[in-house]
Amino acid sequence: MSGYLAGLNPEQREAVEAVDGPVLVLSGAGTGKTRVLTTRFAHILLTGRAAPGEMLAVTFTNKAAREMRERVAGLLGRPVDGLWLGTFHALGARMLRRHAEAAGLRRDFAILDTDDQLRVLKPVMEELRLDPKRAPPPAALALIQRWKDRGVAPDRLGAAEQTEFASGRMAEVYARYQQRLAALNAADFGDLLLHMTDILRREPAALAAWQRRFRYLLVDEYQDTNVVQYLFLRLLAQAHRNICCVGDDDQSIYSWRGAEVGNILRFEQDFPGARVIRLERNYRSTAPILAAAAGLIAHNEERLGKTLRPAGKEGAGEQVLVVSLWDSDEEARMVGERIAALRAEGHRLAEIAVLVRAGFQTRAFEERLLALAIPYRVVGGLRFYERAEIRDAVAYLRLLARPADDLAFERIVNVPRRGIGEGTLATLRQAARARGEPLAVATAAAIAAKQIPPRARETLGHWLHDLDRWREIEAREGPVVALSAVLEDSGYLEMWRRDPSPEAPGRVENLRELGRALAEFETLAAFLDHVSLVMENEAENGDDKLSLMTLHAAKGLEFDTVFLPGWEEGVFPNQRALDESGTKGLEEERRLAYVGLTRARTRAIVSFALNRRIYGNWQSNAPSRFLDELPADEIRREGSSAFRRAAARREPVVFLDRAPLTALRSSVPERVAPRPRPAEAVGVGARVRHERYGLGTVRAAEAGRLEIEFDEGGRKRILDGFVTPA
DNA sequence: AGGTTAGTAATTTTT
DNA sequence: TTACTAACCT
Repeated sequence: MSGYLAGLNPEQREAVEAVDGPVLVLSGAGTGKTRVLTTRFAHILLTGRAAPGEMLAVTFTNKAAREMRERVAGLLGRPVDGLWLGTFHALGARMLRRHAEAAGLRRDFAILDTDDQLRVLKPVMEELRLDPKRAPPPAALALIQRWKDRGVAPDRLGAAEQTEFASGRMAEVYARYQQRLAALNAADFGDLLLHMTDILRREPAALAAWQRRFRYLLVDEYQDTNVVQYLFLRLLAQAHRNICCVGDDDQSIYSWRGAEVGNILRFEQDFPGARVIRLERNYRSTAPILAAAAGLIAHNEERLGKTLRPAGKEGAGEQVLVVSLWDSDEEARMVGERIAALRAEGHRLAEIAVLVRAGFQTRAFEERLLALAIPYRVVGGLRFYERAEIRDAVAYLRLLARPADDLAFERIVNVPRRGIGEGTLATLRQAARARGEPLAVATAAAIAAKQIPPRARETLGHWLHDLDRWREIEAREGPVVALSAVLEDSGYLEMWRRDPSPEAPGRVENLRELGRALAEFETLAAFLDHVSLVMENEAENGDDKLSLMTLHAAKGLEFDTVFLPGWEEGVFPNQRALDESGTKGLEEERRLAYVGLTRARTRAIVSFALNRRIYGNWQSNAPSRFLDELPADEIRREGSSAFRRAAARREPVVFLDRAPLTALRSSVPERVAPRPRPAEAVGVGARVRHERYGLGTVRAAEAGRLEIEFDEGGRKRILDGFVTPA
């Protein structure tokens, strides 16, 4: 048999060779999922079942797509051309460009990021006279995105979708937002698949053509698919049914982004006769870590069921360490010291990670690491293309490529400062709207007609002239030369060079990096798509640095040593997740804990602090219930001396014996009471208590936001997680 | 137009 | 605590 199948275990091999018909591969953490995926891909090509262009392979991240592409090329011994391999969004965009007219767009439609989306949505909501305080545009955008995730276009908004939010006018907001997007020849991320799925549903010819093309479908991280993605896949698969989905229901942690665990749970019903293959041999972690993770996740009800087993020698490895700390400062110190000790023993920092529930928790660790001179990197902050300077530069390029791109125009018309204020801009918008022309055209007209102040007339006149000149440069000498001309002549680069802030030099460097990235592309249009859909974070340099990141950001990664701090009720599981989503929320939090533990190869150090400083004030928390769910045999407990002293004053030393850690709950004065309260319980008229404002009556409630009239006077808008029933 | 200050709210974020 | 905004002054 072919060499590429040789190193696979029986289940992996089964997953590779089960080529025809629907297949669900349940692959636990560290069970060789990527290997199976890529080998299967290569297997289909090598056995001549399909040509490269006849397979559709979908991932969620560009990183995963790139890895798959490289490894398939490795297996085949040559780079493969013509693959339809990429993220849902990139593939959706690629397909949609061929059907743009059917979606009411032109082929060169722009793909919008969040900034642009808000730039479109805000005026829509203003026009409808919606109070941005009561109905914040970002919240409205989130609602629209959830609809899009579920495949609900404005014309499919049923009565069931009614929401109190924005005085019940969200349907109108959504419809107008979509109209504006069409008018701007733009699609947001959600549209890429929404439009494409709509087209596949509406146009049998298009559907048949795509079905004929894609003979085999391969889907990564299936547990994270949302409804549109599911519909998209099902439409494409329904003719030949050669669909293979790989995923792990225990690692579904993105429900708040529209992911439906239900998709993977329902697979066998959706695709009758499906084969389900479980990959349970774990090649990553030691036996105690796996046993701890397995014991924890076993507390979830909603799962297909699967138990990780160590692939190698049984029983080897250290227990998971659970450390009790008195407060969050002490926790940061403990983590810092242990990292320093590991480093002194010769462990590489790049093999150590600190994984937290929420971004704000990283700060305490950063301070300690700085003090200890331990190099670290916070993973998952702003992505490269989200940086202001990159967005600005890209907006210039967009305006060169598409003179009618009003969103780009608005972003940079006054960057660097050209003395164009809200007043002038309002005049221009109005002129553009009245004439039905793009802002750039309307601006030229407004200058000629002297509708704007002399000063603005002059600078804008020059600017428009410059834009034309840059376009000529682009046509003559290519995008790279044009970009440097733009950045120099517009004064944009000079603006950052003169900026005294410490991050300014980095921004200049980022712009240089943008130039290097641009050089890789033939056309500006190709580059612009790349920027919106594919552009990566700064190249991860090979420096030996500790990683600091959220649990979400850690999915898919692995480290020798993993620190898991902040296992406290309210923090992890996160209170808001519990309040908003009840048991489902708790189960997702538990999956997050499972993801965290399974990142560790040889060492996992879980910790909790009884007192934590959050937003400047101290709060006492009970140890996380997840601690009690770790099988006692697989963990070893330790307490700091400060903890021991403090705990001893209240109760016998709890942490040394096997009493549940949560026994501490009764021993700690709980300033913040646990809130096992379903969100619906707080309705209009309910009496509630707020930590700061005291008692009050709920006057309005929508989407988890309450408007409360407090007895002490004043109406305030409060998130429902911040009040308790009175 | 643009900078300054006071008030307010506070997960997770693959594209 | 910080970060963001909206109102307010120059």
